Parts: sequence; C-alpha cells; structure tokens
Amino acid sequence: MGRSPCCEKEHTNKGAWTKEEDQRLIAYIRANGEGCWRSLPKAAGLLRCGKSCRLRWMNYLRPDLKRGNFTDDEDELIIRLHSLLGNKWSLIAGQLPGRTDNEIKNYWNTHIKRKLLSRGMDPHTHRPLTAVIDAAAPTRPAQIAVPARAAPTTMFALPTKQQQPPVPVESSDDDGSSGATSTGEPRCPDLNLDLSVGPPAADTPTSHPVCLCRHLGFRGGEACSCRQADSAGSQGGGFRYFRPLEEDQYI
DNA sequence: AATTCAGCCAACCGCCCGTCA
DNA sequence: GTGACGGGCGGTTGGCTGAAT
Repeated sequence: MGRSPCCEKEHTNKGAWTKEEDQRLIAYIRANGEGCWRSLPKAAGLLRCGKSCRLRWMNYLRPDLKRGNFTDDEDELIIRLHSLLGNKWSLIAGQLPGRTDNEIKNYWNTHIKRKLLSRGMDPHTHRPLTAVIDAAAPTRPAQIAVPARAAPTTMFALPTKQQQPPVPVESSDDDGSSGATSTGEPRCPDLNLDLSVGPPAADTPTSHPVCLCRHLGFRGGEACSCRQADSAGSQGGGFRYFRPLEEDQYI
C-alpha cells in the first residue's frame, strides 16, 4: 500500500557518523531523553534518518555500553542462548549487560560460528555435524542438554501459566531455530536458563528478574505483568521462576 | 613497496508489530 | 474496525584495516 518513507532520503546523510554528529545526538538525548526518533534529527539539527539516529545511539553512543572483547564466559553464554533462542539477537543481548544485539550478531557471524565448526558442531542446530547430516528427515529441533552448572545469577521469568499466550507455530523452518516444534508444542515448555556471566552489574539487583515477555512474543500488556511486579517490589508478583533442570534433562 | 585478500564491524534496509486516532 | 505511524528487529551490505603474497 506504500508507506511514507521514514525520512526524506535526499536530505539525509548516510554512512559513517562524524564526531560532530555524535556530539549533537548525545547532547540532544542528554537534554531531552530518548524517544520520538522520527522528529529527533530535526530537533537535534542532524541531517540523519531517525532510524539511523536510534541505531547510532543504541549500538554505539549509549553510556552503558561495554566495549572490548568478549570473554570466554560471554562466548559460552551466547552459544547456549543461541541454541535455545536461535537468531533472536535482541533477546540474547538482553542477557549480556552492555552488549548490543548488533554487536552479538556480528560476533556470532565472525567468531562463534567458526568456533562451533571447529568443535564439529553445526552453528544452526548446535548438533554434531554428522548428526545434522543424519537428521535430514524432519525431527524435533536439537535437544540441548543444559549442564547443571553454577547457580544462576540471572534468571528468566515468564508469565504464570494462566497468563501465557499460545506459542505461535512456525510451519516452515529449515534451520531448527524456531520457537515451536512441528507438532505445535512449545519448544521450551519448561524453560530454565541457567545463565550467568560473572558478577552482576552494580546496578543490576541479583534478585530482580529479567522480563523476556516482550522478546518472547508476549507483547500484549495482559500477557505480561512485569510492571505490576516491578511496582510490587519485585517479590514475584507476576513472575514464576522455573526450577533448574535435572542433569541430562532436555529441553 | 604494491597489490590482493579476508575479516571485522558500523550502518542500512525492509519487514513486522503495537499503538493510537 | 481500520489504516497510518513509530519503534524495533534480523538480515545484509559496504568500507576499513591488517595480513598475506
């Protein structure tokens, strides 16, 4: 039907950002906060698309970003999250404080894929490469053994069972990264992600659950009571924590 | 020293979804 | 109920840089 473009392309800069543009964007967001990206460029005096401003801020300028190499722990966490979630980079990034989805996506494509291949693992299915060949016939997505390891410092919280919306069934998925099986059953019916990377950030209370409702597709406010839980003092108001899986238990 | 190649990563593009009038 | 808008996401591209020849 033809949507209007998000900006007037002929009047916007493209390509690498200059220091001056960065400074303008930072100054504007410091003064006015995030939001209304479409009107931000004009208000900030930038000849940029609003989306471009948002991307620059989110991926590069945000003050809470962690720069530098990924640690081995982060590597392993990304691998485990990817085995469970597939290419849900924003969701994975949500479990790595200071990392962005774009950064993780790039890191996956450049480093971790190779790392998995060198281990003889298929980066899409997280199964041994020989098993991938054997598994040409349609099967359940890879069964991922979740090692019983260190106690979690980051926990996933999901809505209580009554609140859970139906998990959508993706009918065509050839890389096994979908969120549901071919039979329509949830891929992670009783998901526990025993995931942690080092000590929690100073501003991240260890007892505060990370809400993934939105990332998991629970976008309706009725499906997620996190706000209420937050305001109730994070004492588990709308959350239900998932117990750890037994060793050798599969998802 | 010059050229080619490969890897990395910032940025763009197109699509999807939630919100609101 | 419907369509436009804005924000967000994942996939892809293109330019830069360092290594190899």
